[in-house]
Amino acid sequence: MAIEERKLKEKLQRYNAILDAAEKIMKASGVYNLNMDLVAKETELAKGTLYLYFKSKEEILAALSIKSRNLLLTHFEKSTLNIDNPIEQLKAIAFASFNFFKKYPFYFELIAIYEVNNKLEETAEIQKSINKLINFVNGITIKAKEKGLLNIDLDPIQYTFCLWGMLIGMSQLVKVRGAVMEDYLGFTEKDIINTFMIQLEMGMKK
Amino acid sequence: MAIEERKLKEKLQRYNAILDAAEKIMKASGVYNLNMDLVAKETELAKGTLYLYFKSKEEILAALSIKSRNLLLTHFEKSTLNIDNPIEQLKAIAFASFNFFKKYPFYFELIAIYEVNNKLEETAEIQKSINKLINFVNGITIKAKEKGLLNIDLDPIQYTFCLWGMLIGMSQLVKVRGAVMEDYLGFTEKDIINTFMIQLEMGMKK
Amino acid sequence: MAIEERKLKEKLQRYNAILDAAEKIMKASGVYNLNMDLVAKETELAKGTLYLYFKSKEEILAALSIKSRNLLLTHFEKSTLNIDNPIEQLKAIAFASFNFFKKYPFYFELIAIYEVNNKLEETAEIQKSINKLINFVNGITIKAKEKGLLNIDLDPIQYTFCLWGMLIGMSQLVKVRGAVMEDYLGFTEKDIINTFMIQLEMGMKK
Amino acid sequence: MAIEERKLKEKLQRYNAILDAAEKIMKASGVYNLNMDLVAKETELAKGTLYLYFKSKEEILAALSIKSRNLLLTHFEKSTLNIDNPIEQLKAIAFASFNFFKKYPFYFELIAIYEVNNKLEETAEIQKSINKLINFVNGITIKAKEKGLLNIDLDPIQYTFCLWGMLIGMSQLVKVRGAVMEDYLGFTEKDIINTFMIQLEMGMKK
DNA sequence: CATGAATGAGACTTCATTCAT
DNA sequence: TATGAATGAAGTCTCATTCAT
Repeated sequence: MAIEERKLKEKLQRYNAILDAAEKIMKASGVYNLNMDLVAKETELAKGTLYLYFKSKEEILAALSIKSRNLLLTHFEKSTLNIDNPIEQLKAIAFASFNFFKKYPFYFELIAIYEVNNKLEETAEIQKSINKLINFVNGITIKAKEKGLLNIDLDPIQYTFCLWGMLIGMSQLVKVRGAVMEDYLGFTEKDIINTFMIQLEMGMKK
Repeated sequence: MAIEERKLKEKLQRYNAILDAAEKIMKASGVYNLNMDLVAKETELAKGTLYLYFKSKEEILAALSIKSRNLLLTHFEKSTLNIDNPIEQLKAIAFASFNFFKKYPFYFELIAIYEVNNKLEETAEIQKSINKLINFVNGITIKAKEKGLLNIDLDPIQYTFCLWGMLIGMSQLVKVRGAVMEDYLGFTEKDIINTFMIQLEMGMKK
Repeated sequence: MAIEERKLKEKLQRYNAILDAAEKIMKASGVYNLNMDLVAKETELAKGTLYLYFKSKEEILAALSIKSRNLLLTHFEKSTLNIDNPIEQLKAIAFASFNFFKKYPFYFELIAIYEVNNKLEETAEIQKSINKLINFVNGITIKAKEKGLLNIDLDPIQYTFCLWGMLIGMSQLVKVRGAVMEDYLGFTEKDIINTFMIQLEMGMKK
Repeated sequence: MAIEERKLKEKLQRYNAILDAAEKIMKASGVYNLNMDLVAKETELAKGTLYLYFKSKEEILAALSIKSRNLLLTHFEKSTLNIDNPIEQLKAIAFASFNFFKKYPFYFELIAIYEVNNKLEETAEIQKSINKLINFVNGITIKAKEKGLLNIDLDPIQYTFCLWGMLIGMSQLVKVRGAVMEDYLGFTEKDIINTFMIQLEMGMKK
């Protein structure tokens, strides 16, 4: 079955090549400027071939969005690795978010787009990737609760969602209004993130 | 000058008719599906006529977005009217946001779109409407600080922006994930808003 | 009848104001960018009013074109005033053309457009203004012939037309290719005009 | 590779079909009335398909303009083939121009449009086609100079440009004023061309 | 006479998707 | 599987001219 294996491998390579191309294009010209002609040119595949690997343009977006979330998850994991205190872990996650979104604005867009634009259909797979993120964070929140470190009035799963919502919101704020804040209001991205972190810590602690 | 007056009035009516039509269309098929043909059909005006009132499609969006922000501002104002304590006022504003966005999801989208999509140009007028909102909230935050009610580590203007970011983020969360939460996780929008409010209050207080 | 007189005068003033406005606009943004909205704004008249003075946009163009030709005619007249020899007069006319077109590129365009674009209808009045020019030149050509100064094989009226054709062609050449000639070929507008004049003189003399 | 070959051939055929259609349309309704809807209808292709072959409407115009110039060049070449004397060759070229422009008034328009309308961008390829024409003529002018047949005061390259300018101007004249001359002035196109040729010969000879 | 709001036919271009080979 | 030519609906915007007041 070596032949089949090789074929499978080749298929996977193509699949990834398409994703890479789409990513490269979007990084260069923005998420909204992706189009299938560009992907075809970049991959040196025929346009029709793209549709053998992805049912639609939207599916490419979805795949990249999932990839982004998985990447974010690994960042979350790394950031909490050497920390014991769940509260500190949650704070580390918040920091990791901001760093991630600052470092990879493009991945942020791909994650946020599904939190915003309800024109895009959320498939089961996207849901799954979201859930993985939420579950990871929620595991920590639950631990915090169990250890009595979390404000007693906060329900873990609900708080986890709050955290996610706040992080997305704050990241957008920094992204869209960051320049204005620095230019006209005299404080930096770091400052506002710091301010947010203070209120976050105060808000979650017992 | 009765004639001139009447003409002016008629012009304003047309202007509003166009906005109303655009609003109706977007409510029905989403903010991203607005197009000038539809507006023309809905208003029963010629396409060219639309361009006498708005220089571009984007200008229609901008006008509605400003309208939305102004409306939100009046909700903020009303919600704080009979409250003395600035902290309670800030909480009232948070509640007002959620209510507003629940009641007018469409207006929320029109506000949020400029906080998200950096393809849309922000004109001076849009900026102004944003500033009006921010300034209103900031006035209260400052008062809270002056009265020693705000956490001493929080800078008022920075905290105001944080609040705005969190509110937008939480509103999106509720909007996009509300159904999932209710269907699969066993808590309601109200619950999560409540959870958020708890952490908010704890986070901002001294 | 003082009232009627004044009204007539006012009408003429409006008529000229429209032409002036059109001229100003075209000078600023090119012959092809004239549009009635711009003219209305510049004259501070209503768009409908323009149509009381000119049947169409094309008629404005025609009027200005006639004006241009009349102006060119006066330049021809002046240039020949103090010259006796008809041959020298014809040369003076050629020089006057180049100078005029260099000084008023806009008027040149308005004249040339009717020599080129057969989409534009030539009214009787335009014809008349052309004829005035041709006749003026032709008068000189005839004199040259009578005095035995013109090449015997050249028919005056035919030669006059040739002259007109060559002058328009050479002016266009200088206008369109002038920059290229100076930048890449090492000779100036003056040079090529000079070369043309040499061949012109040799070609017409006995 | 027969398949690839055939495909290439078909592509070329489509390309030419589009050009032919554009040509037909322009012949019928004028150069300025070309539009993509008409081309689509005439070729029985979808509008989008046209854009697979030409990036824009202007590119169709450019392609036809180049084609016209190349065709004119072959006429120049043929017309000089059996002539030794460079002066006679230049005269032959002038005649060839008039014949060509009489025979293909449409091609003339496509050439002249770039000599007149500075709204159209001249691409490198258009420049090249112009240069080919100029160079061909200039080669002969130089030869004439070398053989001492050209008026000693005329610089070859400058004279070549003059010739081009005069020919375009005269062709326009004949085209636009031809009818008038025949109807009211009692001489024919041939007559005036003849007159021009006389002055041309006299003007260039030593 | 004057107004200026309204018209609506165009015009160009883009792009996700299909399908015959 | 792979190709890539073809599709055609969709979309934004312009502007000369008209006409009711």
